[in-house]
Amino acid sequence: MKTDTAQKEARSTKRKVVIVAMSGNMLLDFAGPADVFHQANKILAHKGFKDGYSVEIVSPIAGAPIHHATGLEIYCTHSIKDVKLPVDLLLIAGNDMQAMEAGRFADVYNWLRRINKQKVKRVASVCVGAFALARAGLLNGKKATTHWEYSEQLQHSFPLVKVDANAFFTRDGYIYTSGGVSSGIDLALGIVEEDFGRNIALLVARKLVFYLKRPGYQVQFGSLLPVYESANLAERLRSWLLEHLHEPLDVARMAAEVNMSTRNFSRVFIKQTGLSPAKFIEKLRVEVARKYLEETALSLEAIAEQCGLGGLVSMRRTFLRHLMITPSDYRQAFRSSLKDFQLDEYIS
DNA sequence: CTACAGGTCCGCCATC
DNA sequence: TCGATGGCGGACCTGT
Repeated sequence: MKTDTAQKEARSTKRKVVIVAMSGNMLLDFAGPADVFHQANKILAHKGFKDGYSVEIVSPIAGAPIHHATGLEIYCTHSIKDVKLPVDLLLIAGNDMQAMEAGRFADVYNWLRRINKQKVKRVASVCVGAFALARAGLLNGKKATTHWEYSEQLQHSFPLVKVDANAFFTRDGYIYTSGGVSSGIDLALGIVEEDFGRNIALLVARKLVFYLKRPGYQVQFGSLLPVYESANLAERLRSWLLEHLHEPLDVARMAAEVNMSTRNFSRVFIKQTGLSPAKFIEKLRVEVARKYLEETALSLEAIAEQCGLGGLVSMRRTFLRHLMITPSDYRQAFRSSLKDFQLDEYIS
């Protein structure tokens, strides 16, 4: 009796993740995020966390298998009808746009439409799953990401308000949408980061071997984000900032760019983003430098120069302050995880 | 580690 | 009267 209660309590601390696997064209669509949460559980347990995720993959139709072109048939033990609320994260993994356009998932749309929104903390989609959310009316007024070409015809049947095709994933309020299949992993890592912090998310990313977590919402505005929902000034300045990142960017210059006084620019900017202009620029510089470190072989000095992070010493200090890791260690981490991948997955 | 210079942030008050 | 905006000055922060 006692142990039962204890077990129940242990269970109740888990964050319930329900993944709707709408089709099996790409297993990664639902398997990717599921693996992220499972790996997160292992790491969290190892680190002494008592909570984590309970993950349930459900099918749209009870008893119907999900087919994969390689001949794999996947049977989910539960379907959407069995989902018990509340749910911490409801993730719609869709990848068969033809079937969606042919109206094959009406049951899912209806179910989504009727679901008690008060009892779902976060709703997410991978790939064209965003269109399921749109069809169910969950994206009204929201910004969304999907890699699918958003034709006029689609706009009629799947009313998304604003598609951001440049981001791996986008968050707008409690709605999270991601681009192509692998972005589902980015999204899941973003959720883990949101729940348990960046370090845990990075550990999960490394556990998934070579996959180093990419900055989420907006490719280069990276993790500047809870922030991002109403950041109009930051939006307006986005491309200008990225073009001039290697130059001195003081408040007066940014204010002049949008024809505002420095005082007012600063005040409005903080109100919209939660960050002062200087702090925002610094974070942006770090995000862009991270990308260079991950994706190029440029010298640290050249990266520091390009990103306006002063010199090597200055960049090192800034990295330590933001990421608690030096630029060279950061690059090393990326390289060594590639090495681990080859050793673990191929040689053994 | 310290001193210094320059930049940033923010409260306060005036103006629109 | 109220909210948005702008100027000023001082405390604080950061890089050299």
